[in-house]
Amino acid sequence: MTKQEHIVNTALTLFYTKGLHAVGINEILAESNVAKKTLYNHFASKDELICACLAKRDTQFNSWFEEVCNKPLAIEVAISLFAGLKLWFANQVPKLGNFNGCFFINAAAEYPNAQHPIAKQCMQHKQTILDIILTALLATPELKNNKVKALEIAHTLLTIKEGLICQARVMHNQFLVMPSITLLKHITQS
Amino acid sequence: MTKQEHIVNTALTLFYTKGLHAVGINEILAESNVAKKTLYNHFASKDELICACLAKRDTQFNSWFEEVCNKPLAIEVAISLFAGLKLWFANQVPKLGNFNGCFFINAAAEYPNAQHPIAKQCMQHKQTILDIILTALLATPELKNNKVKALEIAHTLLTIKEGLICQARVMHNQFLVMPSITLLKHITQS
DNA sequence: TCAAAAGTAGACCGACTTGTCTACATACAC
DNA sequence: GTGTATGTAGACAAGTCGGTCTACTTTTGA
Repeated sequence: MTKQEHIVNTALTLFYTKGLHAVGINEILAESNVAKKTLYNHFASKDELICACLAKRDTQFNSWFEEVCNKPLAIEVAISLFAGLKLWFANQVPKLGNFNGCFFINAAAEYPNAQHPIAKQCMQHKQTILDIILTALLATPELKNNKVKALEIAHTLLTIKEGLICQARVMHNQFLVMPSITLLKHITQS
Repeated sequence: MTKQEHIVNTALTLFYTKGLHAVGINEILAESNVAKKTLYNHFASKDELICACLAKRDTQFNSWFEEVCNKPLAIEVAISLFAGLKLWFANQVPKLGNFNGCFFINAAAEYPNAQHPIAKQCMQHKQTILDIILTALLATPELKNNKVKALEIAHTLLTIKEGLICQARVMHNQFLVMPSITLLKHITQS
């Protein structure tokens, strides 16, 4: 693992756990046992390091999410999606780390300006997540010829996913009610 | 308006617009034209001021939300809820200010520790919101004798509400797709 | 009328912030 | 072997942070 990767890994864990503004450069240096000069050799600023962390998380999360969504039938995509989320909330997906909400929603909350590179990267991530769901749905026999319907279903699933993540985060996993199979069947039926 | 109310109003606007860590005491003082001593006469610390802002937002938001949910039929509760959200997102609800996501979700993102007073207040708000939806549903003739079903519907509506708010916030109101009437009918039917 | 309460202005404190820079050590390619 | 790149350690700059405090002014109520 290169120094650069090591720094990003450490920073990502700290940022995701404690928040962007709450973690200072010095804390990242102490945790990663790296000299300040080294960090600033690889990243021009804290913002740039944050962007690298967002990019890393994007790759990490999407890879897991694609696996979860890769099911042959639309209803199975939906069921697998929420089963996957439930595992994530319960810290049973090692590659995603300890659940602390959506890193991108959290980051966007700290950077409200839509023009900021961090905010843009958060938008991009959400767009990608929608695409992953949509692609999975379009690969099913029942939806491959109905792009409009598939997009509508993808949006609904995405909205529920985001809602559950927020609730799990704010309520610290208490009182979380997952959508019923009945509801998912209705959503995914053509 | 007392000095205390004036400080809370100014601070709430700044905190909601820019984030909790991003706004310093000095910015609040400059914006409100109040002396530092006066602020610290009314609030022991920044955290205490933040808590006062959360409390104010809670009152403000709940009053609007109760109005929105106060409909005679379950399907109307659902339709009114999402129509209300759409207005909020479009900055057409003056008493809620310019839309910048859910203040409590944003705040919780900056204070990950569940034991922190700020995090607790965010949890409490979400609990209250669920109660408001549930109460509205239980007041309808079709659900007043079915608490279990009403609670399930309330949870589903709440999840979708949270999801939409997050999407609207992160995507800055682009590509937002509201749930269809068909879906809402299915969710609210007994 | 006059004292107490509540306000203003802003200097000041110590700790912390991001980021730069110097001085030195290590590792590796030619 | 030697030069270049990359690393370490950490002092330092310049500014911000939350919070305290003094000195003075205004408001208010008995």
